[in-house]
Amino acid sequence: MTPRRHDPAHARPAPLRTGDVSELTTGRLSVYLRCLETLESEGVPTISSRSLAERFHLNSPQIRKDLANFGEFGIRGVGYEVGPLRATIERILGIDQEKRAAIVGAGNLGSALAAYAGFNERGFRVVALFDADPAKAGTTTRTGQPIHPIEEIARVVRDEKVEIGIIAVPPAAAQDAYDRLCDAGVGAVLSFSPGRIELRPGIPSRTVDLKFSLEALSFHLGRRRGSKRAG
Amino acid sequence: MTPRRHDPAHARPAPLRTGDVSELTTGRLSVYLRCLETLESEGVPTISSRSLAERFHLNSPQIRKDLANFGEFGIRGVGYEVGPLRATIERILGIDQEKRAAIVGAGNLGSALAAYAGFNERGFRVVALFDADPAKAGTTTRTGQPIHPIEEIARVVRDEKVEIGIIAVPPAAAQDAYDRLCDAGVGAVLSFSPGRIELRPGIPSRTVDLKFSLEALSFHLGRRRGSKRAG
DNA sequence: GCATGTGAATGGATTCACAGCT
DNA sequence: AGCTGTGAATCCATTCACATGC
Repeated sequence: MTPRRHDPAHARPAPLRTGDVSELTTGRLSVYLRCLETLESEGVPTISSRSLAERFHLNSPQIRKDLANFGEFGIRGVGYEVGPLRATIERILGIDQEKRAAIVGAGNLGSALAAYAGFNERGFRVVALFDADPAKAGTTTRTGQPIHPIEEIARVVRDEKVEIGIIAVPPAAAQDAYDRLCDAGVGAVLSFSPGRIELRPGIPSRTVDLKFSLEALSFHLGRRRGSKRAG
Repeated sequence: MTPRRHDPAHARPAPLRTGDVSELTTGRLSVYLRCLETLESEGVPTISSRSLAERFHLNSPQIRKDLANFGEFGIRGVGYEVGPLRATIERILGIDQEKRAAIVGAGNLGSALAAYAGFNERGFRVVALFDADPAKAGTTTRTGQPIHPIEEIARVVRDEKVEIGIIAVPPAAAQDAYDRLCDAGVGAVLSFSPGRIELRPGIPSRTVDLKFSLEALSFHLGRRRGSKRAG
Protein backbone atom coordinates (compact mmCIF):
# COMPACT_ATOMS: atom_id res chain seq x y z
CA MET A 1 0.00 0.00 0.00
CA THR A 2 2.75 2.45 0.97
CA PRO A 3 4.24 3.38 -2.39
CA ARG A 4 7.56 4.31 -0.79
CA ARG A 5 10.54 2.97 -2.73
CA HIS A 6 11.55 -0.44 -1.45
CA ASP A 7 15.05 -0.61 -0.05
CA PRO A 8 17.05 -3.80 -0.39
CA ALA A 9 16.43 -6.10 2.51
CA HIS A 10 19.91 -5.77 3.91
CA ALA A 11 19.75 -1.98 4.22
CA ARG A 12 18.95 -0.04 7.38
CA PRO A 13 16.06 -1.54 9.41
CA ALA A 14 12.89 -0.98 7.44
CA PRO A 15 10.15 0.88 9.27
CA LEU A 16 7.74 -1.49 10.90
CA ARG A 17 4.17 -1.00 9.87
CA THR A 18 2.16 -0.94 13.05
CA GLY A 19 -1.52 -1.59 13.53
CA ASP A 20 -3.98 -4.11 14.84
CA VAL A 21 -2.77 -7.62 14.37
CA SER A 22 -4.45 -10.80 15.50
CA GLU A 23 -2.95 -12.95 18.24
CA LEU A 24 -2.98 -15.82 15.78
CA THR A 25 -0.68 -13.91 13.50
CA THR A 26 1.78 -12.91 16.20
CA GLY A 27 1.78 -16.44 17.53
CA ARG A 28 2.85 -17.65 14.12
CA LEU A 29 5.69 -15.15 14.06
CA SER A 30 7.27 -17.21 16.82
CA VAL A 31 6.89 -20.30 14.67
CA TYR A 32 8.51 -18.61 11.71
CA LEU A 33 11.30 -17.39 13.94
CA ARG A 34 12.16 -20.95 15.02
CA CYS A 35 12.19 -22.09 11.40
CA LEU A 36 14.45 -19.24 10.36
CA GLU A 37 16.84 -19.97 13.21
CA THR A 38 17.10 -23.52 11.93
CA LEU A 39 17.68 -22.40 8.34
CA GLU A 40 20.24 -19.86 9.43
CA SER A 41 22.19 -22.46 11.37
CA GLU A 42 22.20 -24.54 8.20
CA GLY A 43 23.58 -21.63 6.25
CA VAL A 44 20.58 -21.20 3.93
CA PRO A 45 20.82 -17.64 2.58
CA THR A 46 17.36 -17.05 1.12
CA ILE A 47 14.08 -18.91 1.07
CA SER A 48 10.76 -18.46 -0.66
CA SER A 49 7.49 -18.63 1.22
CA ARG A 50 6.74 -21.78 -0.75
CA SER A 51 9.83 -23.71 0.32
CA LEU A 52 9.55 -22.43 3.89
CA ALA A 53 6.02 -23.80 3.95
CA GLU A 54 6.99 -27.14 2.47
CA ARG A 55 9.94 -27.62 4.76
CA PHE A 56 8.05 -26.92 7.98
CA HIS A 57 4.47 -27.84 7.16
CA LEU A 58 3.20 -24.30 7.03
CA ASN A 59 1.26 -22.58 4.29
CA SER A 60 2.76 -20.02 2.03
CA PRO A 61 0.05 -17.43 1.44
CA GLN A 62 -0.39 -17.24 5.17
CA ILE A 63 3.30 -16.60 5.74
CA ARG A 64 3.17 -13.75 3.25
CA LYS A 65 0.00 -12.30 4.72
CA ASP A 66 1.33 -12.52 8.24
CA LEU A 67 4.54 -10.72 7.36
CA ALA A 68 2.68 -8.16 5.27
CA ASN A 69 1.05 -6.93 8.46
CA PHE A 70 4.33 -5.38 9.43
CA GLY A 71 5.91 -4.26 6.18
CA GLU A 72 7.51 -5.53 3.00
CA PHE A 73 10.45 -7.73 3.77
CA GLY A 74 10.76 -9.98 0.73
CA ILE A 75 12.37 -9.63 -2.65
CA ARG A 76 9.99 -10.33 -5.53
CA GLY A 77 11.16 -13.07 -7.77
CA VAL A 78 13.56 -14.30 -5.09
CA GLY A 79 12.06 -14.80 -1.65
CA TYR A 80 13.25 -13.72 1.78
CA GLU A 81 16.80 -13.36 3.03
CA VAL A 82 16.97 -15.67 6.02
CA GLY A 83 19.20 -13.65 8.35
CA PRO A 84 17.56 -10.27 7.82
CA LEU A 85 14.08 -11.74 8.08
CA ARG A 86 14.98 -13.43 11.35
CA ALA A 87 16.28 -10.11 12.64
CA THR A 88 13.12 -8.36 11.48
CA ILE A 89 10.86 -10.78 13.26
CA GLU A 90 12.92 -10.40 16.40
CA ARG A 91 12.46 -6.69 16.09
CA ILE A 92 8.70 -7.07 15.62
CA LEU A 93 8.55 -9.25 18.71
CA GLY A 94 10.67 -6.78 20.60
CA ILE A 95 13.36 -9.28 21.46
CA ASP A 96 16.12 -7.47 19.62
CA GLN A 97 16.68 -5.78 22.95
CA GLU A 98 17.10 -8.25 25.77
CA LYS A 99 14.12 -8.53 28.07
CA ARG A 100 14.88 -9.18 31.71
CA ALA A 101 12.59 -11.49 33.64
CA ALA A 102 12.16 -12.60 37.25
CA ILE A 103 10.44 -15.70 38.56
CA VAL A 104 8.26 -15.82 41.66
CA GLY A 105 8.49 -19.28 43.18
CA ALA A 106 11.79 -21.11 43.40
CA GLY A 107 10.34 -24.59 43.66
CA ASN A 108 10.68 -27.37 41.13
CA LEU A 109 9.02 -25.53 38.27
CA GLY A 110 10.49 -22.11 39.02
CA SER A 111 14.00 -23.50 39.20
CA ALA A 112 13.53 -25.47 36.00
CA LEU A 113 12.30 -22.38 34.18
CA ALA A 114 15.26 -20.38 35.51
CA ALA A 115 17.57 -22.99 34.02
CA TYR A 116 15.59 -23.36 30.80
CA ALA A 117 17.74 -22.41 27.83
CA GLY A 118 14.93 -20.66 25.98
CA PHE A 119 14.49 -18.27 28.90
CA ASN A 120 18.14 -17.26 28.90
CA GLU A 121 19.09 -16.74 25.29
CA ARG A 122 17.98 -14.86 22.19
CA GLY A 123 16.19 -12.00 23.81
CA PHE A 124 15.46 -13.11 27.34
CA ARG A 125 17.28 -13.49 30.61
CA VAL A 126 16.05 -14.58 34.00
CA VAL A 127 17.88 -12.34 36.43
CA ALA A 128 16.28 -13.21 39.76
CA LEU A 129 13.86 -15.43 41.64
CA PHE A 130 11.70 -14.88 44.69
CA ASP A 131 10.45 -17.32 47.26
CA ALA A 132 8.32 -17.14 50.35
CA ASP A 133 10.49 -19.70 52.11
CA PRO A 134 13.06 -17.72 54.16
CA ALA A 135 15.45 -20.68 54.00
CA LYS A 136 15.86 -20.14 50.27
CA ALA A 137 16.60 -16.44 50.51
CA GLY A 138 20.22 -15.61 49.93
CA THR A 139 20.93 -18.80 48.01
CA THR A 140 21.19 -19.09 44.25
CA THR A 141 19.78 -21.48 41.68
CA ARG A 142 21.99 -24.15 40.15
CA THR A 143 22.30 -21.76 37.22
CA GLY A 144 23.49 -18.94 39.45
CA GLN A 145 20.49 -16.63 39.68
CA PRO A 146 19.94 -15.12 43.14
CA ILE A 147 16.87 -16.06 45.15
CA HIS A 148 15.36 -13.21 47.15
CA PRO A 149 12.69 -13.11 49.84
CA ILE A 150 9.38 -12.25 48.27
CA GLU A 151 9.17 -8.96 50.15
CA GLU A 152 11.99 -7.59 48.07
CA ILE A 153 10.20 -7.79 44.74
CA ALA A 154 9.77 -4.03 44.42
CA ARG A 155 13.42 -3.25 45.11
CA VAL A 156 14.84 -5.99 42.89
CA VAL A 157 12.49 -5.29 39.98
CA ARG A 158 13.61 -1.67 40.08
CA ASP A 159 17.31 -2.30 40.54
CA GLU A 160 17.51 -5.11 38.02
CA LYS A 161 15.22 -3.46 35.49
CA VAL A 162 12.92 -6.47 35.35
CA GLU A 163 10.28 -6.10 32.66
CA ILE A 164 8.58 -9.49 32.78
CA GLY A 165 7.34 -11.31 35.86
CA ILE A 166 6.89 -15.07 35.77
CA ILE A 167 4.67 -16.84 38.27
CA ALA A 168 5.55 -20.38 39.32
CA VAL A 169 3.92 -20.71 42.72
CA PRO A 170 1.13 -23.01 43.91
CA PRO A 171 -2.34 -21.93 42.73
CA ALA A 172 -3.33 -20.48 46.09
CA ALA A 173 -0.41 -18.05 46.03
CA ALA A 174 -0.81 -16.96 42.41
CA GLN A 175 -2.95 -13.89 42.99
CA ASP A 176 -0.58 -12.56 45.64
CA ALA A 177 2.41 -13.10 43.37
CA TYR A 178 0.61 -11.34 40.55
CA ASP A 179 -0.32 -8.34 42.66
CA ARG A 180 3.19 -8.00 44.03
CA LEU A 181 4.67 -8.13 40.54
CA CYS A 182 2.27 -5.51 39.21
CA ASP A 183 2.84 -3.24 42.20
CA ALA A 184 6.55 -3.62 41.67
CA GLY A 185 6.10 -2.23 38.17
CA VAL A 186 6.72 -5.10 35.79
CA GLY A 187 5.32 -4.52 32.32
CA ALA A 188 4.01 -8.01 31.65
CA VAL A 189 3.21 -11.21 33.51
CA LEU A 190 3.41 -14.85 32.53
CA SER A 191 1.79 -17.32 34.90
CA PHE A 192 2.28 -21.05 35.08
CA SER A 193 -0.10 -21.39 38.00
CA PRO A 194 -3.45 -22.94 37.17
CA GLY A 195 -5.02 -20.73 39.82
CA ARG A 196 -7.35 -18.12 38.38
CA ILE A 197 -6.00 -14.60 38.69
CA GLU A 198 -7.97 -11.37 38.66
CA LEU A 199 -6.03 -9.38 36.08
CA ARG A 200 -5.36 -5.67 35.97
CA PRO A 201 -6.16 -3.86 32.76
CA GLY A 202 -3.20 -2.48 30.86
CA ILE A 203 -0.72 -5.13 31.87
CA PRO A 204 -0.34 -7.80 29.20
CA SER A 205 -0.59 -11.21 30.82
CA ARG A 206 -0.70 -14.82 29.82
CA THR A 207 -1.45 -17.97 31.66
CA VAL A 208 0.05 -21.23 30.53
CA ASP A 209 -1.81 -24.18 31.97
CA LEU A 210 0.45 -27.13 31.29
CA LYS A 211 -2.42 -29.47 31.89
CA PHE A 212 -4.39 -28.12 28.93
CA SER A 213 -2.16 -29.87 26.45
CA LEU A 214 -2.43 -33.14 28.33
CA GLU A 215 -6.19 -32.86 28.29
CA ALA A 216 -6.21 -32.14 24.58
CA LEU A 217 -4.15 -35.26 23.96
CA SER A 218 -6.39 -37.30 26.20
CA PHE A 219 -9.37 -36.14 24.17
CA HIS A 220 -7.78 -37.32 20.95
CA LEU A 221 -6.65 -40.57 22.53
CA GLY A 222 -10.27 -41.34 23.21
CA ARG A 223 -11.17 -40.82 19.55
CA ARG A 224 -8.38 -42.96 18.09
CA ARG A 225 -9.75 -46.39 17.43
CA GLY A 226 -7.81 -49.42 16.29
CA SER A 227 -5.16 -49.00 18.93
CA LYS A 228 -2.79 -51.91 18.57
CA ARG A 229 -2.70 -52.96 22.19
CA ALA A 230 -5.87 -53.57 24.09
CA GLY A 231 -6.13 -51.42 27.25
CA MET B 1 -31.79 -32.25 17.43
CA THR B 2 -32.17 -35.71 18.93
CA PRO B 3 -35.77 -35.76 20.08
CA ARG B 4 -35.03 -38.39 22.72
CA ARG B 5 -36.61 -37.57 26.07
CA HIS B 6 -34.21 -35.59 28.23
CA ASP B 7 -33.23 -37.32 31.45
CA PRO B 8 -32.44 -35.26 34.53
CA ALA B 9 -28.79 -34.30 34.63
CA HIS B 10 -28.01 -36.47 37.63
CA ALA B 11 -29.19 -39.66 35.95
CA ARG B 12 -26.99 -42.26 34.30
CA PRO B 13 -24.23 -40.77 32.11
CA ALA B 14 -25.90 -39.24 29.07
CA PRO B 15 -24.66 -40.50 25.72
CA LEU B 16 -21.96 -38.25 24.31
CA ARG B 17 -22.71 -36.92 20.89
CA THR B 18 -19.60 -37.49 18.83
CA GLY B 19 -18.49 -35.77 15.68
CA ASP B 20 -16.03 -33.27 14.32
CA VAL B 21 -15.23 -30.60 16.83
CA SER B 22 -12.76 -27.77 16.47
CA GLU B 23 -9.60 -27.64 18.53
CA LEU B 24 -10.73 -24.24 19.75
CA THR B 25 -13.80 -25.79 21.25
CA THR B 26 -12.00 -28.63 22.97
CA GLY B 27 -9.39 -26.22 24.26
CA ARG B 28 -12.15 -24.24 25.91
CA LEU B 29 -13.52 -27.36 27.57
CA SER B 30 -10.36 -27.36 29.66
CA VAL B 31 -11.07 -23.78 30.64
CA TYR B 32 -14.62 -24.62 31.63
CA LEU B 33 -13.36 -27.59 33.59
CA ARG B 34 -11.08 -25.39 35.73
CA CYS B 35 -13.95 -23.00 36.39
CA LEU B 36 -16.26 -25.79 37.41
CA GLU B 37 -13.64 -27.23 39.74
CA THR B 38 -13.44 -23.86 41.44
CA LEU B 39 -17.22 -23.56 41.72
CA GLU B 40 -17.51 -27.09 43.02
CA SER B 41 -14.93 -26.45 45.73
CA GLU B 42 -17.02 -23.43 46.72
CA GLY B 43 -20.11 -25.59 46.98
CA VAL B 44 -22.04 -23.87 44.19
CA PRO B 45 -24.71 -26.39 43.09
CA THR B 46 -25.86 -24.97 39.75
CA ILE B 47 -24.83 -22.15 37.46
CA SER B 48 -26.22 -20.58 34.33
CA SER B 49 -24.05 -19.97 31.30
CA ARG B 50 -24.54 -16.27 31.91
CA SER B 51 -23.14 -16.26 35.46
CA LEU B 52 -20.37 -18.65 34.50
CA ALA B 53 -19.38 -16.21 31.78
CA GLU B 54 -19.54 -13.19 34.06
CA ARG B 55 -17.60 -14.83 36.85
CA PHE B 56 -14.72 -16.00 34.66
CA HIS B 57 -14.71 -13.54 31.77
CA LEU B 58 -16.06 -15.96 29.21
CA ASN B 59 -19.03 -15.56 26.92
CA SER B 60 -22.24 -17.34 27.42
CA PRO B 61 -23.50 -18.25 23.96
CA GLN B 62 -20.12 -19.76 23.28
CA ILE B 63 -20.26 -21.91 26.39
CA ARG B 64 -23.65 -23.23 25.30
CA LYS B 65 -22.52 -23.85 21.74
CA ASP B 66 -19.37 -25.59 22.85
CA LEU B 67 -21.24 -27.93 25.15
CA ALA B 68 -23.94 -28.52 22.55
CA ASN B 69 -21.32 -30.22 20.39
CA PHE B 70 -21.41 -33.13 22.78
CA GLY B 71 -24.98 -33.35 23.97
CA GLU B 72 -27.58 -31.60 26.10
CA PHE B 73 -26.34 -31.18 29.62
CA GLY B 74 -28.27 -28.22 30.95
CA ILE B 75 -31.68 -27.72 32.49
CA ARG B 76 -33.76 -25.07 30.76
CA GLY B 77 -34.85 -22.32 33.03
CA VAL B 78 -32.18 -23.28 35.55
CA GLY B 79 -28.69 -23.72 34.17
CA TYR B 80 -26.13 -26.48 34.63
CA GLU B 81 -25.50 -28.62 37.68
CA VAL B 82 -21.90 -27.97 38.58
CA GLY B 83 -20.81 -31.43 39.71
CA PRO B 84 -22.45 -33.40 36.92
CA LEU B 85 -21.23 -30.97 34.28
CA ARG B 86 -17.69 -31.24 35.58
CA ALA B 87 -17.97 -35.01 35.42
CA THR B 88 -19.35 -34.81 31.89
CA ILE B 89 -16.51 -32.64 30.65
CA GLU B 90 -14.02 -35.01 32.24
CA ARG B 91 -15.71 -37.81 30.38
CA ILE B 92 -15.57 -35.89 27.09
CA LEU B 93 -11.87 -35.25 27.62
CA GLY B 94 -11.33 -38.88 28.50
CA ILE B 95 -9.87 -38.14 31.91
CA ASP B 96 -12.56 -39.97 33.83
CA GLN B 97 -10.23 -42.93 33.49
CA GLU B 98 -6.73 -42.17 34.69
CA LYS B 99 -4.19 -41.70 31.92
CA ARG B 100 -0.67 -42.91 32.68
CA ALA B 101 2.24 -40.88 31.36
CA ALA B 102 6.02 -41.22 31.21
CA ILE B 103 8.60 -38.50 30.78
CA VAL B 104 11.72 -38.79 28.65
CA GLY B 105 14.41 -36.59 30.15
CA ALA B 106 14.96 -36.43 33.90
CA GLY B 107 16.71 -33.05 33.91
CA ASN B 108 15.41 -29.86 35.46
CA LEU B 109 12.29 -29.64 33.38
CA GLY B 110 11.47 -33.35 33.32
CA SER B 111 11.80 -33.61 37.09
CA ALA B 112 9.69 -30.51 37.61
CA LEU B 113 6.96 -31.91 35.38
CA ALA B 114 7.07 -35.23 37.21
CA ALA B 115 6.48 -33.36 40.45
CA TYR B 116 3.88 -31.01 38.97
CA ALA B 117 0.57 -31.44 40.73
CA GLY B 118 -1.49 -31.10 37.56
CA PHE B 119 0.29 -34.07 36.05
CA ASN B 120 -0.49 -36.30 39.01
CA GLU B 121 -4.10 -35.66 39.88
CA ARG B 122 -7.54 -35.55 38.30
CA GLY B 123 -6.98 -37.90 35.43
CA PHE B 124 -3.24 -38.11 35.00
CA ARG B 125 -0.29 -39.80 36.63
CA VAL B 126 3.38 -39.77 35.74
CA VAL B 127 4.54 -43.31 36.40
CA ALA B 128 8.10 -43.29 35.08
CA LEU B 129 10.94 -41.25 33.65
CA PHE B 130 13.76 -42.10 31.27
CA ASP B 131 17.19 -40.60 30.95
CA ALA B 132 20.20 -41.15 28.73
CA ASP B 133 22.55 -40.55 31.65
CA PRO B 134 23.36 -43.99 33.11
CA ALA B 135 24.10 -42.39 36.47
CA LYS B 136 20.43 -41.51 36.85
CA ALA B 137 19.14 -44.99 36.03
CA GLY B 138 17.89 -46.84 39.09
CA THR B 139 17.30 -43.69 41.09
CA THR B 140 13.93 -42.06 41.66
CA THR B 141 12.66 -38.50 41.46
CA ARG B 142 12.04 -36.53 44.62
CA THR B 143 8.42 -37.46 44.13
CA GLY B 144 9.24 -41.14 43.98
CA GLN B 145 8.89 -42.03 40.30
CA PRO B 146 11.52 -44.45 39.01
CA ILE B 147 14.08 -43.27 36.45
CA HIS B 148 14.97 -45.86 33.82
CA PRO B 149 17.69 -46.00 31.19
CA ILE B 150 16.30 -44.81 27.90
CA GLU B 151 16.75 -48.22 26.29
CA GLU B 152 14.00 -49.62 28.47
CA ILE B 153 11.24 -47.44 27.10
CA ALA B 154 9.54 -50.28 25.23
CA ARG B 155 9.46 -52.60 28.23
CA VAL B 156 8.33 -50.00 30.74
CA VAL B 157 5.67 -48.53 28.47
CA ARG B 158 4.24 -52.01 28.06
CA ASP B 159 4.50 -53.09 31.70
CA GLU B 160 3.26 -49.80 33.12
CA LYS B 161 0.54 -49.31 30.50
CA VAL B 162 1.84 -45.86 29.59
CA GLU B 163 -0.49 -44.08 27.18
CA ILE B 164 1.11 -40.66 26.95
CA GLY B 165 4.78 -39.90 26.36
CA ILE B 166 6.20 -36.55 27.44
CA ILE B 167 9.42 -35.22 25.96
CA ALA B 168 11.65 -33.01 28.11
CA VAL B 169 15.06 -33.47 26.55
CA PRO B 170 17.34 -30.94 24.83
CA PRO B 171 16.23 -30.05 21.30
CA ALA B 172 18.86 -32.20 19.62
CA ALA B 173 17.55 -35.32 21.34
CA ALA B 174 13.86 -34.65 20.75
CA GLN B 175 13.45 -36.62 17.53
CA ASP B 176 15.10 -39.70 19.02
CA ALA B 177 12.90 -39.49 22.11
CA TYR B 178 9.84 -39.13 19.92
CA ASP B 179 10.71 -42.13 17.76
CA ARG B 180 11.44 -44.30 20.77
CA LEU B 181 8.15 -43.38 22.39
CA CYS B 182 6.19 -44.12 19.23
CA ASP B 183 7.97 -47.40 18.68
CA ALA B 184 7.23 -48.31 22.27
CA GLY B 185 3.55 -47.91 21.51
CA VAL B 186 2.40 -44.79 23.34
CA GLY B 187 -0.85 -43.39 22.03
CA ALA B 188 0.02 -39.71 22.23
CA VAL B 189 3.05 -37.48 22.68
CA LEU B 190 3.54 -34.12 24.33
CA SER B 191 6.82 -32.37 23.69
CA PHE B 192 8.38 -29.53 25.62
CA SER B 193 11.45 -29.47 23.39
CA PRO B 194 11.65 -26.56 20.99
CA GLY B 195 13.40 -28.88 18.52
CA ARG B 196 11.34 -29.56 15.42
CA ILE B 197 10.12 -33.14 15.25
CA GLU B 198 9.06 -35.07 12.17
CA LEU B 199 5.73 -36.45 13.31
CA ARG B 200 4.11 -39.76 12.47
CA PRO B 201 0.56 -39.69 11.22
CA GLY B 202 -2.02 -41.24 13.48
CA ILE B 203 -0.36 -40.38 16.76
CA PRO B 204 -1.82 -37.24 18.30
CA SER B 205 1.00 -34.95 19.33
CA ARG B 206 1.49 -31.49 20.71
CA THR B 207 4.48 -29.30 21.16
CA VAL B 208 4.53 -26.70 23.88
CA ASP B 209 7.20 -24.09 23.27
CA LEU B 210 7.44 -22.24 26.54
CA LYS B 211 9.21 -19.40 24.81
CA PHE B 212 6.20 -18.60 22.62
CA SER B 213 4.35 -17.04 25.52
CA LEU B 214 7.35 -14.95 26.46
CA GLU B 215 7.63 -13.70 22.91
CA ALA B 216 3.94 -12.86 22.81
CA LEU B 217 4.34 -10.80 25.97
CA SER B 218 7.43 -9.10 24.61
CA PHE B 219 5.44 -8.13 21.53
CA HIS B 220 2.75 -6.49 23.63
CA LEU B 221 5.33 -4.85 25.87
CA GLY B 222 6.65 -3.06 22.83
CA ARG B 223 3.20 -1.71 22.00
CA ARG B 224 2.38 -0.40 25.45
CA ARG B 225 3.28 3.25 25.56
CA GLY B 226 3.24 5.48 28.59
CA SER B 227 5.22 3.02 30.66
CA LYS B 228 5.78 4.64 34.03
CA ARG B 229 9.49 4.04 34.29
CA ALA B 230 11.81 4.94 31.46
CA GLY B 231 13.87 1.99 30.20
C1' DG C 1 10.50 -16.03 -15.26
C1' DC C 2 9.45 -16.04 -10.60
C1' DA C 3 7.93 -14.85 -5.94
C1' DT C 4 6.05 -11.21 -3.24
C1' DG C 5 2.19 -8.43 -1.69
C1' DT C 6 -2.75 -7.81 -1.72
C1' DG C 7 -7.78 -7.22 -2.91
C1' DA C 8 -11.47 -10.58 -3.52
C1' DA C 9 -13.57 -14.96 -2.39
C1' DT C 10 -14.09 -18.53 0.66
C1' DG C 11 -14.64 -20.94 4.77
C1' DG C 12 -15.13 -21.20 9.88
C1' DA C 13 -15.99 -19.55 14.18
C1' DT C 14 -18.45 -16.35 17.04
C1' DT C 15 -22.47 -13.91 18.13
C1' DC C 16 -27.25 -13.02 17.86
C1' DA C 17 -31.93 -13.84 18.72
C1' DC C 18 -35.54 -16.72 19.50
C1' DA C 19 -38.07 -21.23 19.74
C1' DG C 20 -38.72 -24.69 23.11
C1' DC C 21 -38.57 -26.62 27.55
C1' DT C 22 -38.75 -26.35 32.89
C1' DA D 1 -40.41 -16.01 34.03
C1' DG D 2 -35.84 -17.89 32.92
C1' DC D 3 -32.26 -20.41 30.58
C1' DT D 4 -30.88 -23.79 27.35
C1' DG D 5 -30.15 -25.25 22.63
C1' DT D 6 -29.81 -23.83 17.87
C1' DG D 7 -30.61 -21.97 13.08
C1' DA D 8 -29.43 -17.46 11.00
C1' DA D 9 -26.49 -13.59 10.69
C1' DT D 10 -22.13 -11.60 11.43
C1' DC D 11 -17.49 -11.34 11.83
C1' DC D 12 -12.82 -12.69 11.16
C1' DA D 13 -9.19 -15.61 9.35
C1' DT D 14 -7.55 -18.28 5.67
C1' DT D 15 -7.04 -19.13 0.90
C1' DC D 16 -7.08 -17.84 -3.79
C1' DA D 17 -5.45 -15.58 -7.81
C1' DC D 18 -3.30 -11.98 -9.95
C1' DA D 19 -1.13 -7.40 -10.46
C1' DT D 20 3.37 -5.64 -9.21
C1' DG D 21 8.06 -5.62 -9.22
C1' DC D 22 12.71 -7.96 -9.10
